Amino acid sequence: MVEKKTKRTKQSINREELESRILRSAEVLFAEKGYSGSSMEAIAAAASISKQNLIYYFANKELLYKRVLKEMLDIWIEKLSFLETQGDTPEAVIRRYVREKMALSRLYPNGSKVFAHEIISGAPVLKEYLMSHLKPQFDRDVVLVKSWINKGLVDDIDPEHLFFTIWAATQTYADFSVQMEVLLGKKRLGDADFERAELAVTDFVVRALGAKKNN
Amino acid sequence: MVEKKTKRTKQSINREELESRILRSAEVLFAEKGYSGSSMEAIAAAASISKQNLIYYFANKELLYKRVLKEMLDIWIEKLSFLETQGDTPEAVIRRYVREKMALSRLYPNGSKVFAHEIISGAPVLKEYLMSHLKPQFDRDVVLVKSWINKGLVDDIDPEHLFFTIWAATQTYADFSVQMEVLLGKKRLGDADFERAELAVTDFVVRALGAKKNN
DNA sequence: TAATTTTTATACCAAATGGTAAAAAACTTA
DNA sequence: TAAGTTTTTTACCATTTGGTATAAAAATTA
Repeated sequence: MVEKKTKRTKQSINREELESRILRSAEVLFAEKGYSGSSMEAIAAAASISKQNLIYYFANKELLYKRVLKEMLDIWIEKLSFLETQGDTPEAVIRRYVREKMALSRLYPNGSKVFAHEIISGAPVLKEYLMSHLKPQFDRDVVLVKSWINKGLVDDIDPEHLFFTIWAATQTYADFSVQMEVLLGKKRLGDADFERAELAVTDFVVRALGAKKNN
Repeated sequence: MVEKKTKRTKQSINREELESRILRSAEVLFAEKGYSGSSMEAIAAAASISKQNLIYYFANKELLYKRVLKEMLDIWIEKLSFLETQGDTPEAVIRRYVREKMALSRLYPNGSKVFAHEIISGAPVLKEYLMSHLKPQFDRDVVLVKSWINKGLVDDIDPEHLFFTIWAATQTYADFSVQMEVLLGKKRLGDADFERAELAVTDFVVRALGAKKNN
């Protein structure tokens, strides 16, 4: 029981492959039906395996749910901690921030929806994680915006609520996509819609900031 | 079987009272646990009646769910069809619109959450309603904003995405309140928070519009 | 007061669900 | 190829859940 190094055998490759297939299937179902509305059997069927085999990979539903959430959050934490990019103008930083956040809505609509369901439900699973991981980053980012204000680089806006607005305005393109499809009279939001959305939201935010063009 | 007019007897009064107590209880549970996560027994318990008695008032769960949704939407449709208030400056109209929408988040957080769950889940119940009721109003409001743009009253922004942003930025104070509580380090969002939020969001939008002060 | 209607409680049930137990099958490695 | 390990399948089960059937109790009306 020493050299148990995880060799990339045929099995372990399949395992990884199957695991992520399960996670993606679960993500879709949790997004559409919520936690309670997604049965293990349905998730298994979506991944084309038996329920018992699913349980072999993920011992119980809660574990599976937490994995789906954690996967999504890890991506977010990674992608959204770049407000610290020093040296750029506030406008450049904000534009990049909005672009990144919008890309997450486009690339991970299901993960975004699972996250939304979770938060709306009171974040029973994620509350701790938000406190320990998101809040520190949030506080830092707020300080940065405040420093912009103090230096006169942007107008005297409300930093906390600026972030709430940015998050909401970008997140909505994942969560409420169905509503938009109905209102825009489209079957699906396409790349063009997301580009227009990104442009619109970015401009709103930049204009709201009153960011000075000359750094 | 003729004079079956609904007299306001002691019973019918109780009936109304109990019905709305049930609806409020259901709303809370649907908001927190989603449709599948809310059992009829739990809803009954929350309303302090027996499950069988609940079923006497609402024959099945889907009906109850639809009633909760419809209640919320009727309020929205009513409150959010005032972009037509002619004669006011765009800024005044927008400020009032944002204020009203924000008030809905403050006054009906649970209904808002149930609505959000429903939309995120693909609006299986509400899709038709959105098409028949929300889209016409949306189209009218977009036309109004476009007329503002043509008259040079506001900058050349993207009307559709303007509304998406306003809705998202206001709705988020109901749906994602838990996240904000964590980030702001508060147990509960209070009136003061909502006032600050309303101010911030209104200003963002007005500044984004570039609304001319002089009509 | 008697008849009728409305409300509440008791008993019950079929289907679905999360999960266990155990063994067969497939794969890896010595 | 044989032993050991990992993966998959089959069988099963206790609990929960939405809902039915039925009748007792309470209120209203004739």
